[in-house]
Amino acid sequence: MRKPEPSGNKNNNSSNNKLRKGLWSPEEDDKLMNYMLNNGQGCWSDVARNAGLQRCGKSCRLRWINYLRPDLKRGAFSPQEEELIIHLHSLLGNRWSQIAARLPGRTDNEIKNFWNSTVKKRLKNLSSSSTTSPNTSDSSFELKDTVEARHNIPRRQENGMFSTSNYLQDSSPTSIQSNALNHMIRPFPAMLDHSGLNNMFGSNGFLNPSPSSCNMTQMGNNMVGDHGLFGEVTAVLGANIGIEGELFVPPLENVSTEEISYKTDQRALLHDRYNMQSNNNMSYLMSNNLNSHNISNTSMKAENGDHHHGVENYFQAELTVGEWDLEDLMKDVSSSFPFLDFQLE
DNA sequence: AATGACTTCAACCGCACGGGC
DNA sequence: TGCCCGTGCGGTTGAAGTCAT
Repeated sequence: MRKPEPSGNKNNNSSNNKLRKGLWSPEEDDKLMNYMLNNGQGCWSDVARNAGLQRCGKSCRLRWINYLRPDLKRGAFSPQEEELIIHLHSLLGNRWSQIAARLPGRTDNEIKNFWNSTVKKRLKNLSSSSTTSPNTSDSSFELKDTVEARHNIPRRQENGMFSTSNYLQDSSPTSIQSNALNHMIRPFPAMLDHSGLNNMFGSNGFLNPSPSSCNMTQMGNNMVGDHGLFGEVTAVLGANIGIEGELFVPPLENVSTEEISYKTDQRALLHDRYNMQSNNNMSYLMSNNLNSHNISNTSMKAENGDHHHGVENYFQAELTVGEWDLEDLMKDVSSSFPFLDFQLE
């Protein structure tokens, strides 16, 4: 958190044009919230100016997206969300915005922080416990009980590759990481026996648990597809992540046709909706209509066509993923992880 | 109670990208 | 074509909170 500017600067518009930095005051929040509710999102620098805020547009955008948005779900991550994050991270890497797009009400910043604090810490604990207890068959080993352990399969990177250093990114690959990975992949001892860690998690492969959709060219020659292990991986992951249909990953959808208004009374509606959802996250995630984003279903209509575009754009931006790699990846995933109900357009 | 270490998370920074001119 | 501007993203920072001693 940044130290707020001295409050004396706050309203001293005429004599001090310096933009404020640091924590937002409740007054600033009110100004931004009121402006956004009444005018919707436009050019952020205009928002900052017109709302009477001595902030840069970027800061306003961040504040709105990460804190003031009415559809934000506050509070701790549910185990289901945690599981989903870990799984998605194993697929997408540090693409926080894309992960966030699949976790309604959560922001990329929130997920990023969660990952960097909670999940990384657990992985570190995991690796340190592994150094003190080299016998991985030790019954005290708790990996099987941790959600991250269930999902830390090698993940594809932007270039379609993965490396061991992705799990603990704060340092170059070390024995710690190797130890952690050793734990993560314990379900596949045969794979290690035959190929070794480096071969399995080499720099030019993506572990695809489905033999049928396995692109051996892409995977490169370090993979061990000929050991019949993909089926085993599928079985293990299937058993741990859940049976088919248990885990639903919200699809990204373009809701550009929706008419949305954020008038105050409707905010309450949104809050109710999201409160309901947070009470039953899993059923929410499993809902076929994760078109809970489809807010038009709540009969919300824009009162002013000029006003709704900003919010609409926001939803559209949040929900739409047009990136070829992600779509390909998700298609790949949907075929490779049949127990995940990916619903891609 | 004091204090130092550790954790959390809001906010900033720099970069990349795309659109408009 | 190149420049400018707005936006979005991911990495990083650092104050506040919490925990351990």
